[in-house]
Amino acid sequence: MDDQKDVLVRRVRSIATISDEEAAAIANLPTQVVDMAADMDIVREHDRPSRSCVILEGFVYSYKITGEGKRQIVSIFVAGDQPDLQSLHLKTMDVSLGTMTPCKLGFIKHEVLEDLCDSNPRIAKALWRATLVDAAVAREWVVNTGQRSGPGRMAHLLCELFVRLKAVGLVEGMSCHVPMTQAEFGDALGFSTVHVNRTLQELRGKGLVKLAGNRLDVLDWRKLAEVADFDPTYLHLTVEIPFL
Amino acid sequence: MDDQKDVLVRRVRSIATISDEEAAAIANLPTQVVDMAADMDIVREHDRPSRSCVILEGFVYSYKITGEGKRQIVSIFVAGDQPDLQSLHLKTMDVSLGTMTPCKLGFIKHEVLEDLCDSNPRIAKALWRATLVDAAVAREWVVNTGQRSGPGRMAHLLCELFVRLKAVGLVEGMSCHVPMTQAEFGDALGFSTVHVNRTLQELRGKGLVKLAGNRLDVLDWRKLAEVADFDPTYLHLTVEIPFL
DNA sequence: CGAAATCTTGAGTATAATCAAAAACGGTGG
DNA sequence: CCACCGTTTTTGATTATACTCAAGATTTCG
Repeated sequence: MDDQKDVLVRRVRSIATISDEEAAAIANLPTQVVDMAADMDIVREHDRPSRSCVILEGFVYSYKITGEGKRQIVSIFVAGDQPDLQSLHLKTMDVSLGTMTPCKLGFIKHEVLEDLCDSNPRIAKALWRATLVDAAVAREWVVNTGQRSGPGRMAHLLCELFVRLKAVGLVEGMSCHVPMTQAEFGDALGFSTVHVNRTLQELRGKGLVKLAGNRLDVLDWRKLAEVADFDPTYLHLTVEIPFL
Repeated sequence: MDDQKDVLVRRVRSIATISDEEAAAIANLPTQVVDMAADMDIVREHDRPSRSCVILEGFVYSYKITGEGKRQIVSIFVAGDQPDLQSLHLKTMDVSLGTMTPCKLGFIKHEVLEDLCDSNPRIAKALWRATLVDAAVAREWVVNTGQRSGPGRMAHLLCELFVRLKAVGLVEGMSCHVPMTQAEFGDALGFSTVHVNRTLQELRGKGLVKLAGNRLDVLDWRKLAEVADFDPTYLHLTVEIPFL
């Protein structure tokens, strides 16, 4: 059980400074651990959930379907993230949440989280901070989608994923597991699948990354970050990332 | 003084339920009221402000400049909004904040806000909630920029502004003051100025809106909302909007 | 009234979408 | 281990959307 929650504590610690006791309080919350298959909805837009989840293993994304049936992936969540923590205070979901891969999720009741926040203002702040970081990421996605060129957009998303995975210990060397199809990249970036493919070829051709078989290898971080116009400030990390 | 803060209380009440005492506590916070000219920066990316502001009058936007010198407007803020409330817990600004019009701003020290939150968990929740609504808006902007067609994107932004202004009492009839140039609309939507112009002509041509001289008239809300694919859930309003 | 800003128009170009089909890959069962 | 199926990736050709550049009209404000 503690092993599983490690990743939550690691994530909270990557964006906030908390004591060992506070970490323990978080790790010891009563949690229902659930395994889910890939491509399942965890919650849907307009639902009113009474609990939030922590990702213990796997990849999750939030998305919306527009009136014309197009899907926009709004955020990508990795181990340690709490993709619907917002529902603690915004009772109605404004996005849907789906699993990208098979996942192990820990569900925590809102009442439990509320009690924890009331009794420990420092933890409340850390959780608030976590939702603020999610907001900052969403803002950066607006910039990405609105202003950056094709290759820049793609590169920026790769940089972000790479740094966030590094922050929770999911990068080995300069390589990590990224289980996204090109169609999913497209829905995250506002690209067609075809355009994702061609953009990736461009990044590959320049020797910046290798992306195949769900594995991302960063071959030239410096140049990739330059193409991406990547400034990690918006991730508000409190841990050092060596290559940054 | 109380008159000026009314708008903050009205805004908090538009997205959260608070008692009269709590409203009074918010309205009575020590605040430094400052008048600013249009087109000035309030804070800049990478700054570490020690206070947050409330907009008492005027329009404010947050923005980032990319490496290629393009500006993306990330959010638009109106009277009652607290555009940099996030800086209470995310010490380094990840966006810049500028005035779109001459503004009257109320600055509140972070220590004051922190004390208020510590002593009154319900107010803390209301403020947390306010930042969560900002996040929800940013997510919707990702959807807008990523998936919607030109006219849809434009229409969606107009719908959002109209509803948010209505929620704080700044709509008379079906008309409101929207002091944005077409260039600013472009930077908010990821459009060129020329494209904003042509898209607006299309919406005008269909008899949906009139937008001239900083005044927005909604001529056919139903059709506008349909073109926009507008679902106000993401604004998480706790007040009724008549035409919705 | 005049200067500056903003809006509008036109023409040409670039980026990215769409459509369609072929190649490669991954997992499964025989 | 290999043949097969569905998924994913890749390619090509065409089309559409939106950008750029440039100039003219209009509005705003001092």
